[in-house]
Amino acid sequence: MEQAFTPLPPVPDHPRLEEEILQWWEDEQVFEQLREQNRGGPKFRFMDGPITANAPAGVHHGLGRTLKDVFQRYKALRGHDLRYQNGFDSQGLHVEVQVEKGLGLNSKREIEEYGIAEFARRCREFVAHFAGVQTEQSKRLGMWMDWENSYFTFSDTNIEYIWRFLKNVHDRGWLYMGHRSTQWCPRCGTSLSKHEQAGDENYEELEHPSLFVRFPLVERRGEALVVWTTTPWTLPANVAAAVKPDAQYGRSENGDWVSVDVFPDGDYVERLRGEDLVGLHYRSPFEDLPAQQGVEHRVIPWDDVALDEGTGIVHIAPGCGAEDFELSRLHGLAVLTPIDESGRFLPAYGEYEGRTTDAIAEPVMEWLHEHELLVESGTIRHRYPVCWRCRTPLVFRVVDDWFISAAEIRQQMLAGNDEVAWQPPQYKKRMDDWLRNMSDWNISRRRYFGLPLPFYPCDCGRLNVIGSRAELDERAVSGLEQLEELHRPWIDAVSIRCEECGAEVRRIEEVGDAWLDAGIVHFSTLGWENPDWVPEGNATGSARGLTRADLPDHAYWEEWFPADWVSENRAQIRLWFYSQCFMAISLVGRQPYRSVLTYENLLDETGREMHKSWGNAIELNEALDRMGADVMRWLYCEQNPSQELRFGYALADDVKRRLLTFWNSVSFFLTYASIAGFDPSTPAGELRPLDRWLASRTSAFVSEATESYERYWTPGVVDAFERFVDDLSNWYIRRTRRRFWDGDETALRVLWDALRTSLQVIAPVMPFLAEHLWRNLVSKEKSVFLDRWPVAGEIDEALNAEVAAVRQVVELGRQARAASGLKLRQPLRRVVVAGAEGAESHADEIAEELRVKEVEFGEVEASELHVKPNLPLLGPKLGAGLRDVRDALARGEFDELGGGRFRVGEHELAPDEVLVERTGKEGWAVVSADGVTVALDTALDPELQLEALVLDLIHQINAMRREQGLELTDRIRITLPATQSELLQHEDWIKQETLAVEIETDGGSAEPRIAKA
RNA sequence: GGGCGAUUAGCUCAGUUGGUUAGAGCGCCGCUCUGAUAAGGCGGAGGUCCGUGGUUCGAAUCCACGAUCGCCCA
Repeated sequence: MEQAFTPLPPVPDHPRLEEEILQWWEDEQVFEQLREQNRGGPKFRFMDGPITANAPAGVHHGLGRTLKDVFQRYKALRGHDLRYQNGFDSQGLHVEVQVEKGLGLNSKREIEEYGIAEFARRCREFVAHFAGVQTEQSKRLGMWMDWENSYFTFSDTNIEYIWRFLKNVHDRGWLYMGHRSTQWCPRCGTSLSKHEQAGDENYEELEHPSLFVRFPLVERRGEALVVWTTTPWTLPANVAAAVKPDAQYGRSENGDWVSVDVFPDGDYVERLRGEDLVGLHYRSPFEDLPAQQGVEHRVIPWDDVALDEGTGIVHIAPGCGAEDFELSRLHGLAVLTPIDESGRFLPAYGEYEGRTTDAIAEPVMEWLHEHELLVESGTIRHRYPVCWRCRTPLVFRVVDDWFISAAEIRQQMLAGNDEVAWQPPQYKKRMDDWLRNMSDWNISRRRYFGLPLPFYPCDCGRLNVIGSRAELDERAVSGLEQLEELHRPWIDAVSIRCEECGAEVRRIEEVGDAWLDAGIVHFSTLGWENPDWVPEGNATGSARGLTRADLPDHAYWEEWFPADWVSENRAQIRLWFYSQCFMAISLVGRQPYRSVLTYENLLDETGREMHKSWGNAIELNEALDRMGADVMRWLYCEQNPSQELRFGYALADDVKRRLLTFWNSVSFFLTYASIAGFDPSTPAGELRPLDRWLASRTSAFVSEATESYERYWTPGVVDAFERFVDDLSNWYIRRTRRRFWDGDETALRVLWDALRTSLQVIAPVMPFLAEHLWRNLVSKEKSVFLDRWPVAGEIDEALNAEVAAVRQVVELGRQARAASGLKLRQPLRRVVVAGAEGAESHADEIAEELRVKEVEFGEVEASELHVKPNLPLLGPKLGAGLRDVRDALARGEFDELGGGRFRVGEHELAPDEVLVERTGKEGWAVVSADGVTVALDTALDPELQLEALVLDLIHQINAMRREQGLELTDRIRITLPATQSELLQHEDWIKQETLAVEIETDGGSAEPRIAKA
């Protein structure tokens, strides 16, 4: 025997036992042992989507990290070989913005004054710090990863692989510089791509001015178009006014033109169609500004002019709006770009120069007012886009940006997605939608600490794209000597020779979209096309000293690509899922993953978003301390991932209560195994039906849980476990209690097997509690995670059905007792059961559960007979005739033919075609459901009444034992009042149930007394 | 405007291929067991399964239309 069993405390202290298990895992190198054990096993290829190392992980990260860990642990238990590489997203805007905040810097100018080199160093330190914090948090949550070998997206290796990708797309002609109207953050000084900016959370309800402005017409003196705008700062860049060609416009007596559809009640002296206004010229309010010189202002047609707001005439400033910019291409309009990177007006805008877009709203209005061009002004609240990182309201700017064309790859990406198994399945369509609608990928950002785009445009027209560090070294003219790593400012100092004309050229200043960094990791971490394995080959550049991750060779990539599984939040569809597919399909024409688990966001327990300012946010560390990792994991796993997940302490208490049932089951076992000196290595004796049932029920649980794990469906695992625990605790253990009191080795053995198996199956979800109980139950030395996944044994369906029938009979019997007011402590003479044939071999159990002397199976003779059609059988057989049969049966219009057969009209119904229930028997309590009838004989006689008194006494004495704090094994003496002497007819029974060695009567007291023997 | 999803008890949610009286947990009320006891069990109240039509012998489930909410896109 490996160990002695010792009882458990009444409730688990989750955080404490988790700390102990973490320590034990570390001391025993359990994770390392597991990896060693599975080395060479079938591979499970998981690719970790990098977590942004810019803050401590939150409880929402806990969800994703838990799901990743659950399935990695499951696959490892099944003997799979895994890589366990964690990833950190470590450069780009989301890092820069936090560092900028921390340094108290407020603009790009201030960053440049601070020094880009020093800024880059601070960014790297910042990432190193939070990568450390997140690592510790993840460990505490129970996540098993190869923490020493995490990948960092800011490594030179990662950057080089992206360079290679960029060169590849350039060679295919997909790379171009575009002039685009793009959403621009004036604070960050950079444009934002659509996939960064998409999402409701990136809009805020803001108040802006609302102006109605006159554009006086040139060809029609004294008349003017009236336009509406909420962005007065765009008026100095106005070049056109758009009307809807087929809409009606009307002129008021004062000469103002507006849409008749928008203002149907207007008093119009003249009406024209929009197309009749097209081509007219007007005087733009700010046409005297230097920037406006030579610009022709005219009316253009536009079908999309809105007629539900504004005036039906739209002011067009192609440099300040996406649609405006498109129209400028269509109609050859001038494009005026009034603001610089930080949103300040350029010199050609006269008095507005140097001022922000907000700051000129007031002067613009004043100017319009003075010149009688302002018809009306007010304010409007509307949803307006804000920067996803710093919440600054965005503006539109026309800028040069770098793009990768999506045209050629779209179909391939759609075809690739077609092969992927999405869980939940509907997200596959979401991905399809995104791919069908995606525009070209805007990859450039005007920032500092990010992927340096390796683009060296030459005046000769040639765009030089560098594809690797080696190529850079080869073509560099100068600056190599100070190139510490592939980041600004060092990379900016390197100039190369143009491959076309030989001129010295410099890199553009832009850095890359962070999703390039994350999308490339299927290549950069697995050594794609790398000839030789490079030890610590991913610990390069900024990542040096933070990881020891190797750069494997190409053979390794062949083995580990593509991923079998990836899992991230639903929002990643337009982000990481997108970028990794784009890059993998570009480079190798293959989908980078075979299956996906995606999940919704996390809310507080009342269904509100968590916000620090609302006071309902929960810190990950606080949750770990207060509820414990297993309880958190349970909360994450029990809920449907396609719905927003609720998280909070009240929900956690509920989980704790449910886990306690399982804890109590183990605790119960340990108590009696300890008393009995049970040795699990002794083979089980002859199994009773209930023992066989538990084995069969356990097998069913293994099979259900395995099926759910295989389809990445944690709610199914949790549900299967909770149903199993209910059966285990509330049927097997309760029904078998007496055998444990007697130290029955077979019962102990059977229960031990079931507990052991269920611990393994649930271990991926709650690793700490499972390990803790496993160490108490199975082995102090060998972890539950080092054991093999249990094979589901035979499932005895017939036996399971029998026990289900028994439980139904018992349930109905209890209802009958409740209905007749006969408590369970009152024994009864007889119960008659009809319609539950499967339960017949379990008559003893039914008798015990219902405390009746005799269980009889057969017809219940009752005054009322209810016959119902068995629909699944009769439906197809009778078709439309079913309705009549059903109604007739309900009215009692049928003849009983004997042998369970009935005649209804011309139909003769076989026994299996009907469900028969009986009620209302005199002197009996009868309850029916689902064709099963249980009739309880409610007649009492002196013998039964005496037995009830004995049971009351036993109950009373056992309560006294507890009150007096006696041990389970203590023997007692009982002194009964003389009035209860008749109970001594059952002296042996009482002794047995109360562990009494002696019972005496004495007239001196009114109540029984006990004393330790 | 297009797409995806949701709508079931006071709350949070299950509900397999259509089938008998639509379930669970929590909460509430009552009862009960007690050698798992800081637990456990049973019963009750509480449902126009979002609405309207349709298919069907039979619809929470399938179809159509509509409503509301969420998400994605335009």
